[in-house]
Amino acid sequence: MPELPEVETIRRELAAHVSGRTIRRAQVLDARLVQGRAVDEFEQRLSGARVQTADRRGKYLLLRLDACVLVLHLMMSGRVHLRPAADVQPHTRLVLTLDRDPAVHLVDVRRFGRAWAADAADLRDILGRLGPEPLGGGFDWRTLQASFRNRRVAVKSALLDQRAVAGVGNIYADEALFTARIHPTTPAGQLSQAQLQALADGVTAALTSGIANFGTSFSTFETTQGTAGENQTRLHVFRRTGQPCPRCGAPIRRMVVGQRGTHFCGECQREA
DNA sequence: CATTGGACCTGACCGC
DNA sequence: TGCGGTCAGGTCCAAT
Repeated sequence: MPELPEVETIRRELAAHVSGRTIRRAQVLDARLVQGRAVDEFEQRLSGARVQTADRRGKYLLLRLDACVLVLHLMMSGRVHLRPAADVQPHTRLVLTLDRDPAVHLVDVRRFGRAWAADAADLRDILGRLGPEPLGGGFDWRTLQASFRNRRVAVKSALLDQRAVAGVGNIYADEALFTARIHPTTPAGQLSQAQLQALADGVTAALTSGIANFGTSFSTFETTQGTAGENQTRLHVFRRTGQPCPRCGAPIRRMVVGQRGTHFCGECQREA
């Protein structure tokens, strides 16, 4: 599920509901979730801590506590739910019981999600290699140019590299390339300045739309309230194989790039 | 260094 | 109904 717009949607809901609350108890229900320290130490670090704010860096969710930062990465299937502490549903991996309901539940079917109770040094290790925040002002065609220089990989793969720009995943990479009219397998280092500018704009536009529509959900809910996002109705190409391109009407095609399903318009996005 | 392929997990869905 | 294969919004690591 979660790329930058989905994580940002969750962050906003968490900020509204848990800022200023105290974590009475942290229960890890799947030891594989916890990174960097023992499970009991992780739980102890969180228990009793007050939540200051909810932040985000790329696809990482950051709950800033008094003495450390709870870092969550939801990977493919992780979700954050706000519901009563006693209402623990299947596949729940972490429950943060606060000083009043609702509690924070991390639910993750595939168990790829990760969590850290991070100090400042841990935070540098975890976040240190991320590229610029795409909506944070430090991102433009020049940062893409610097990252893509001399790279022969498909631009789709280069966009998914979090060192280039933080937070873009499979949905928004396809959408950004469509908006920029760039074929997904174009070697990253071969893009013209005009193409890099269009791509930077496409990334920004796709992510901004995703946030405005509360994220993209397929078949299953993802906001903390259990409601679906709305962005899936606004997508131009992603998972629209065979349906008409909104720009020219040609059928959207699907191919595999870097082992990821990739959707594009063969007419609007010509091979170089 | 850059790039590729596999691994990590579970569940849904499709065709036979 | 059961079985096998494919697919899924991400990242890391080993091999080349």
